[in-house]
Amino acid sequence: MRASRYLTATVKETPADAVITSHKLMLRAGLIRKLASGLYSWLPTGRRVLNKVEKIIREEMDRAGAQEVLMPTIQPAELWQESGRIDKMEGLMLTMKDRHERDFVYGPTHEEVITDIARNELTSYKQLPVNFYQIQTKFRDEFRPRFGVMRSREFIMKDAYSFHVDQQCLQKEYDNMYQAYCRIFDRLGLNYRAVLADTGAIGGSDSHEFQVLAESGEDFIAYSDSSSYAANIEQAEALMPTGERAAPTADMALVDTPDTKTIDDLVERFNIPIEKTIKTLVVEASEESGLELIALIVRGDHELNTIKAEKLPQVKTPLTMADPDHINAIIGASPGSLGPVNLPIPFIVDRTVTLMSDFGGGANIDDKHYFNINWGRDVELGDVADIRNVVEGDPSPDGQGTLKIVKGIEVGHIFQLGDTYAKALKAEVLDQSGKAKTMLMGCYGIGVTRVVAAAIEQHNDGNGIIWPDAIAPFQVGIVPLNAHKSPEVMEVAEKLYADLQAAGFDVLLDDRDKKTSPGVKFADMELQGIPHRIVVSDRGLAEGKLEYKARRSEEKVEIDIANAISTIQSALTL
RNA sequence: CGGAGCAUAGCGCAGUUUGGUAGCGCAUCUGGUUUGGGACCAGAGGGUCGGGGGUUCGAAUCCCUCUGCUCCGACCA
Repeated sequence: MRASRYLTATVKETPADAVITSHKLMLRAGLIRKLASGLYSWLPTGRRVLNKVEKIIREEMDRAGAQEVLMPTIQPAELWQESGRIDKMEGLMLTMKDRHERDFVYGPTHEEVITDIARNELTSYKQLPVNFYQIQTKFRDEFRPRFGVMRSREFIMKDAYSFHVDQQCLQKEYDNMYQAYCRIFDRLGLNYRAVLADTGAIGGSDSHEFQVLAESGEDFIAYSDSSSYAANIEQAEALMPTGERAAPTADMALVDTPDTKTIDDLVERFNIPIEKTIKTLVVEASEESGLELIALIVRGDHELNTIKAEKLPQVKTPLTMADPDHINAIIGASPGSLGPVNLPIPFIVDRTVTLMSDFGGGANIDDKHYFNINWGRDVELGDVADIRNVVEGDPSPDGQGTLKIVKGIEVGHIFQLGDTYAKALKAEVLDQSGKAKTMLMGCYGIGVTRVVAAAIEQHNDGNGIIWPDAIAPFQVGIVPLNAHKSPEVMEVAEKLYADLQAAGFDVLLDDRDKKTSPGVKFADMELQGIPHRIVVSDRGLAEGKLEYKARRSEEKVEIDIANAISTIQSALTL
């Protein structure tokens, strides 16, 4: 590509609404432009990167035996009623009517459609297993789109769905996809971890997320310092603490605590160690529990894990914090003064809390707390459950080592769906004995557009993006200096351009006119992250030399003109 | 959806408090000088001041209303 005929949409100033590095750089390097909240156009440079990411994904999916299909982005709402998922995904889905007033949705995912295909096309166990995938635009009406294409409303996803007669077969394909995903993310040059995950709205049992490690990530990953255990914090189990509860050392005391609404206040004003305090959170109870409200108790320095809490039968899904007025009406005290002693509603305590002694908590009387509360003596322990987020230093759930916590960007997610969708949509095949059998499904997603942002988060410096070779919009950039004065410079640059292309490389030749100073050309090459750069100059040609520089290195290397192609060949890691 | 804020040229902003004929930097175009790190000089083009309504002799500025966007909290690739 010649820069003179290419949209180099680079900008010096960062648009005001970008907050994370990848978003800023994608705008500055001219990859994307915003059309509306959560909607982005991909300019030529961005599209090139996207194409490379898609190519790698296609190659690895094909290699793993999956078959590419393409389903419509618009789906009849009927299908979603049939699967029963319309309520679960409501709000996240963009809905519309056609001229006949029929309801449609813009697909946020495609389990329903693929299952419809499967139930029509698959009739025999002999056709299984199969795995269908597509790379396609999805729309999810996110509550809060942010960080550019990292969390956009419209995005490109590779979604795959596999079908099986039995669990063993599903497990085998799940493992196969796990390996394929590792190959994909390895080739994309990402530093990632596969972690145990919650299945969320997609449903199913086993699930792994592929998380790119980055400070700007929105997920927290807990991993063991001495084993391969790694899980999303939503999922990581906080083990029952070992050891005995210490005996009480003091009588329970009712203390006046005016203006003390938070744990921090309590710790600061009364000089109590935070590990000797508890937080009592009141949430709405599930219908089947027959209760209105239920309290959840965690240690003062711990955080409630909403995913774990939602799984308790007594808790309403989705988890809803109780309204303060409602709390007051039933308990007679406000949030900030709640605790287990004399609590008129049932409560569930976190595992860690069971071992606490002589701790402080609300008295269920406004502006009063009890200090030196002890289980058994002052109040009976309620139900016990794991309802908190793990923290750094917790023992690893696999029994080996302790947990550390890092942030991650979820770029892939694989699920074993089981028969959830196949059952709802009656997707059956005949088994060996001629009996109808509901198929088992797996599903496997990769956020293609998000991968681009995640790659930039991991590969950048003060001058811009540093693309891994495999997904760079151009692998090599040629910068001719003072070409308008020296016909020889342009001649050599043109020949190099032709030769490199003939050798199979993506090359950007910066042949922009003399108004484009060397500084501008260098800055644009670096901002756009072109991984390999060759400078053609009078100065070098006088010695029969070119200059080579890798984007990720400081070092400039003089090379013989004849060695240019071999230099690039040996520098590229694909 | 709750809370906060913003909306003025392609981009980044000033001007709004105290109403008086819309400005700066970057970018763009023309001519010239320059050329190994985002050049310089001279000139030029480009704005329904987010939309609608109101107050006023006069509104970017004051009032009402609508829309869009961003940031902070409950969802996911």
